[in-house]
Amino acid sequence: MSQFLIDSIRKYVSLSEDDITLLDEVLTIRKIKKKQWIITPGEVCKTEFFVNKGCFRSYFIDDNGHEHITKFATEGWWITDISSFYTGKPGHMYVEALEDGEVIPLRKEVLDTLADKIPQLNKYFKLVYQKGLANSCDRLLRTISSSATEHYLRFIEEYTDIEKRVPQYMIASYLGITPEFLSKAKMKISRTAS
Amino acid sequence: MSQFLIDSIRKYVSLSEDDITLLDEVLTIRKIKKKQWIITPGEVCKTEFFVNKGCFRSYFIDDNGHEHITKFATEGWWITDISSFYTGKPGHMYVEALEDGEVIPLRKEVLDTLADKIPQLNKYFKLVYQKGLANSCDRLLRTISSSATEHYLRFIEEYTDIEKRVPQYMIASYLGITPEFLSKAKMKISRTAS
DNA sequence: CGCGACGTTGATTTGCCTCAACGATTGTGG
DNA sequence: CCACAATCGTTGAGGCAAATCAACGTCGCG
Repeated sequence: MSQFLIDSIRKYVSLSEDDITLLDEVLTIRKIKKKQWIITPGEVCKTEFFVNKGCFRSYFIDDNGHEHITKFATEGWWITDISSFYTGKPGHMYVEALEDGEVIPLRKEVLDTLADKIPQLNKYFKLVYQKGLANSCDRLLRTISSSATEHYLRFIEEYTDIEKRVPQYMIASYLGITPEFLSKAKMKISRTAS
Repeated sequence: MSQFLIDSIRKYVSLSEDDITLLDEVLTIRKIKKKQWIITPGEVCKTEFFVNKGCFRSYFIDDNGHEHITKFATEGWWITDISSFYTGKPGHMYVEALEDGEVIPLRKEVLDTLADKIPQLNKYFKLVYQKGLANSCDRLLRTISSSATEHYLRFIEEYTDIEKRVPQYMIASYLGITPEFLSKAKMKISRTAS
């Protein structure tokens, strides 16, 4: 059933056959249509979602009504409103499917009881969060220290797949710049490159 | 010995007396002088540091020679170059003491062998990283969506203690603005407040 | 075919930076 | 205990990166 997720866990920690049976009992795949939300603001977010197929984005809307994309997630990534998930307070984020896709939801309570039986899961999620934190720090570092153009060049280098899957104005939003400015920046880049 | 750290762990997970003995055998307190570095760039960072006393900052120097502070850590926080720690590649960060203080270093290999004996430690660090990630996402969100002035107001609201312990130009650096601009922003705030 | 979603281009504005000079405070050696 | 140098914050003039606003081109799709 959830073979892709199991393989993904096994890249980090070892699982026995019994562990896998336990996991398979609990995990289910949910199909999601393009433009459908799996997380919306205002409620406490109690679920982690594993992306089994498709491409998702998390974003929020600020006081001026502007959208800001904070993350893209494709096959093999976990996505949630981590801030709400951690604090237990109502969240501010939307998570939306950019294509028809599939997720494997994992509720907090389920994860907790599961982790009592399979301690390796704690190690796995420790590593998942560690990786997420490392990524987030790197991104903050780039946002603060480099110009929009440099930031964009780094992005397409690192996330070639995503750059091809999502419209340009969403990349602009992720980078924290306007679509108009990104367009102009790309023009300059292609001019200086030739 | 490392009572403060043990208490800090116990806030999240339960530990037996044996666990504590095991921990106490391994943990040592290291005194650090003001302005001393505990992490410097160029080397692979293999240690997490628990702040037992004092105040630390992590920062890096960009291609133009400008310093950027990425984090402050006071009593009870963990600090490291998480990116280097996770990837195993040489790091870019400095971590420096802002006052005379004490840290408890925890090397990666030590943590790994320790976690085999005390599985609860994986759960503890899972939560530490989860919290770190939630903070990092919140910060990114603010950096992207609000003006420097708003960002500053949020900062002093949330980190009252730090605001009093570190010079203003370091707060400016943390916020990603120049000391001059922060000074002007504060002037405007105090004018409009009265 | 016509409409909506997306990208481009140009004119204007603005938030923040840079550079430079000037107080205020602290601490340290003579 | 004073003098002098650091260290830190403030203030002002001028500049630039990126935002805003507005108009237009183009493609894919119902």
